[in-house]
Amino acid sequence: MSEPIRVRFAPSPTGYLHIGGARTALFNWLYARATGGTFILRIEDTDRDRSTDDYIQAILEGMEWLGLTHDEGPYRQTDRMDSYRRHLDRMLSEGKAYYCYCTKEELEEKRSLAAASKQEYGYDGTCRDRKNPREGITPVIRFRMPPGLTVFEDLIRGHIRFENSQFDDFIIARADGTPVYNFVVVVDDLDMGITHIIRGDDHINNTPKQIQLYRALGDREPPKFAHLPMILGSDKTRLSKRHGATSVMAYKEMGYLPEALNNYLVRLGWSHGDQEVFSMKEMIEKFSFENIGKAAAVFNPEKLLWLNGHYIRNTDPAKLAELLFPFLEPRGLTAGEQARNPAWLAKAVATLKERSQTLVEMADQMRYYLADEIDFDEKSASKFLTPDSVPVLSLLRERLAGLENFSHDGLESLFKALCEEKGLKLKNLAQPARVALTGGTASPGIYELIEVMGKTMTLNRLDKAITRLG
RNA sequence: GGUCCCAUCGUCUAGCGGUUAGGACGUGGCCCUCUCAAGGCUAAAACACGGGUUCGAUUCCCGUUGGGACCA
Repeated sequence: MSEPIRVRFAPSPTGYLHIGGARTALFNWLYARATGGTFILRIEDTDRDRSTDDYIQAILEGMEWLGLTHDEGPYRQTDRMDSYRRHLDRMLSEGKAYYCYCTKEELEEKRSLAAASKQEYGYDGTCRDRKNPREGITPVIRFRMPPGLTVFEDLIRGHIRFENSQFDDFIIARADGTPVYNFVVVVDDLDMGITHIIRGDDHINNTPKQIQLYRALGDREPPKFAHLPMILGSDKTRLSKRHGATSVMAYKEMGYLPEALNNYLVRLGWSHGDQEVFSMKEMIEKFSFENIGKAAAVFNPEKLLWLNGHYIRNTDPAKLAELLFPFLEPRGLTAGEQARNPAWLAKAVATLKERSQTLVEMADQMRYYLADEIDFDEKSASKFLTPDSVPVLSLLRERLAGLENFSHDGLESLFKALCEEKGLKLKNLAQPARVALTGGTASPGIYELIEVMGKTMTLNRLDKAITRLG
């Protein structure tokens, strides 16, 4: 076959790992895993003012949480200045780049002149063939843009062509010697042997410049490009904080599972027939560029929430219990013995996972299993904890006190028998009991609820409710 | 402003010349039911517009409109 595939994810550490970055990372990762290729992480930290080590840490953390493991790196651009310098020197000596001594003021003047006569402004090539330096000016380095057309075959969009004349001899290194983004990227991709560049389509317009640089620098063909559609907010503008949480780790904190986020993200732009749910393994197996759409996608939090609920329902209770624990702590629910008993916790989780869309929701519901005191929901209490419910609850309390086997089936027969005896409908017994036990009207089935709660707490709660009614 | 990209239900999408335009989220209704969920069934909901090409266009081509991105 052909050469081994090498892809990269190249975030700049000027912020947390966000939704858009995560999807780009995911697609790169999928392609690497699907082809047995190498997934490289590269930190684009040349913007020293805005880049921080904390953000690098945050990005690493986000990717780890999502399970997007890299095979090489993280490389840092700030460690690679020597290579940039070398390539710059070589281009200079080969005449592919040249020093430009035009001052900011001169350029500015030409620009405003052009603007005044409504002309397009592009660098006019004043220094293109300059032989001698100008005194007292530190030059920038410009790329000698060849004439003609730059054409490439995007793996997602097909043929894309640009007229080179629209790009002037753009600057590749500033007067202070620092290389410019488009140059650095190309050197990196070249040095790292990147074969496929999978990135957001906001980079399409950078591509022709990069291809030209690649040709000037490299002795091999430029990589293949695949430009992913953007992710937009609900108002169809670029996704930002205004649209809600955009940081990947914020989703972790809101009780989302990484599988759910990955699944949601992969379906933003990619599809496989009618299938909505994909395990990571399936994504890898089924991934291909042909099935990636071209149109930008709007981020839809509701669908992500649904998927998260789906994954919670389908995750093993013991595993969920483990994931849930950190959410219990800040709620002050981990003091008792039960919270620290994995078997019990798993049982409780099993009763809750059908009705929780996030771990946060689940943790909130755990309150009635774990808290010493429960608060009564005003409406629920006034509807079901009425004076006429006192005899019913008292009777229930009495019977439960005499029951030894607090199992689902045992409880069911007890409730059924009690209803029959008193001519009660089950709901007239279960609802008051539910409010007494949980404080509200929504909970797991009454038998599972009581089974998990256990005898002591159940009787306690009933007592309190009865006392409360006087 | 220039260049590039894009366009199927509100949203994510299937569709790759002939379909009652399919699925999913969300929304409404019904069923199940001790509550809430989950689940099942069901309803409403889309091919931006105008020209071509073709026996036939959602699908191919060209415009228009609209959106987005990059550069200035």
